[in-house]
Amino acid sequence: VGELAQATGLTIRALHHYDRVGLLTPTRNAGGHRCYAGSDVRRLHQIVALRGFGLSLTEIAGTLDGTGPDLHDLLRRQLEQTQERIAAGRRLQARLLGVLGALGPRDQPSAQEIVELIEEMTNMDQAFTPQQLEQMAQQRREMMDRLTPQELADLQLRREEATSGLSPDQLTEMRQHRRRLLPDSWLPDS
Amino acid sequence: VGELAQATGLTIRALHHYDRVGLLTPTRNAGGHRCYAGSDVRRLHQIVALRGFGLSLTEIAGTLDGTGPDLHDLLRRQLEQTQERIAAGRRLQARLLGVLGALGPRDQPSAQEIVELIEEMTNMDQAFTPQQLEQMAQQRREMMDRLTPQELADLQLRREEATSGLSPDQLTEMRQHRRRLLPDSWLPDS
DNA sequence: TTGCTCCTCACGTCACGTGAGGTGGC
DNA sequence: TTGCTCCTCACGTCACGTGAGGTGGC
Repeated sequence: VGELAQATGLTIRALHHYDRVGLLTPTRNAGGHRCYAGSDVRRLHQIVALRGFGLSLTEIAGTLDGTGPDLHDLLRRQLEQTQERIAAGRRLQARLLGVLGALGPRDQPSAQEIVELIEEMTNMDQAFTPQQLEQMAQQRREMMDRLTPQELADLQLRREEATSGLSPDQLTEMRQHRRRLLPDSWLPDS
Repeated sequence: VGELAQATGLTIRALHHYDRVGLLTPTRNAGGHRCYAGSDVRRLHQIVALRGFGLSLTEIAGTLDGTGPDLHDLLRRQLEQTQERIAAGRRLQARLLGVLGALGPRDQPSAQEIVELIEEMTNMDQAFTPQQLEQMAQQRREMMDRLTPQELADLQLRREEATSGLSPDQLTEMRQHRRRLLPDSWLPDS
């Protein structure tokens, strides 16, 4: 019965799905329950293995039935797609570290301000221009000058809260990214 | 009209979709056509920017309308998910390089053989055991000994075909991976 | 009249998740 | 009778893609 097949880490619903799409059709007993024979279990293991390599259910069916395209080609395409996804993920990661890093030193920027920052980053999709950096630095200096000691302590507290959810690796990456994005004059300030 | 909005790189259908889900509802003219005012275009730019940061349409709507959760938190979660996806992609890439690398020296393995290899890799999800390595080496030696010079030339040709679709970087990574996976005795053979 | 863009349904995608409602053997 | 597992519909997910069939202004 399907409960034992669930030992493979799949849900019953997944097995129903494989049955419906014709990927794995076990026999039925008198009560209509699915009975997975040894050959079914072996096929299921192959399905799980191929699925773990990123193949779609259609590709898996074609491979196991010998009707699909060459598995070797399939795997090479998978490799290409995976590398593209990794690259895209890294670009997104860099942009996210960019905003989060730029957000760090400011006090509670409103969503509206963050959206504007993201818009600017998207529009020029480069680092900041010197003029913008100077403007940001100027605003920041003015803000810091106007803060009372109490407000400074609050800001430090909030900054710690903002980074407490991050792993050490994330923090390191964020700092490295900020270092690349911003000139040295910004770094030893805080 | 929507044609100008298509200058943002979106399809007309996407704008229809944003309209239907209430993310961006332009005014209509007498003929029922959508008319995007300046404010609509600005909002659309913000939508595109936030979408580029991995936010869902629901999250974008909540952010722009000020009703959603904190954008700062959203971006941190995005960062975590992105890093997880990158890590998962790298693991998949490593496994793909593993099979493709192991497949290299063999002549046209059938899909069935590749499936078995993938199954083994999945089952133990480690490198090969010494016994398996010895067995594979034995089979390989026997096979090479039985080949005629003509067959050897064919094999070399097929091997070149198999790798011709790969970039230099992919080849380098593949070789490095094979070096880590297999003992030295396998390397200078070919 | 001929093109062109625009419109509205409405189904399809991918691999299932999630109830809703019912059945057979302990 | 009470639980338990099993079953079959059938809709929902996410961001649109893709025809099908019709309309208004040049």
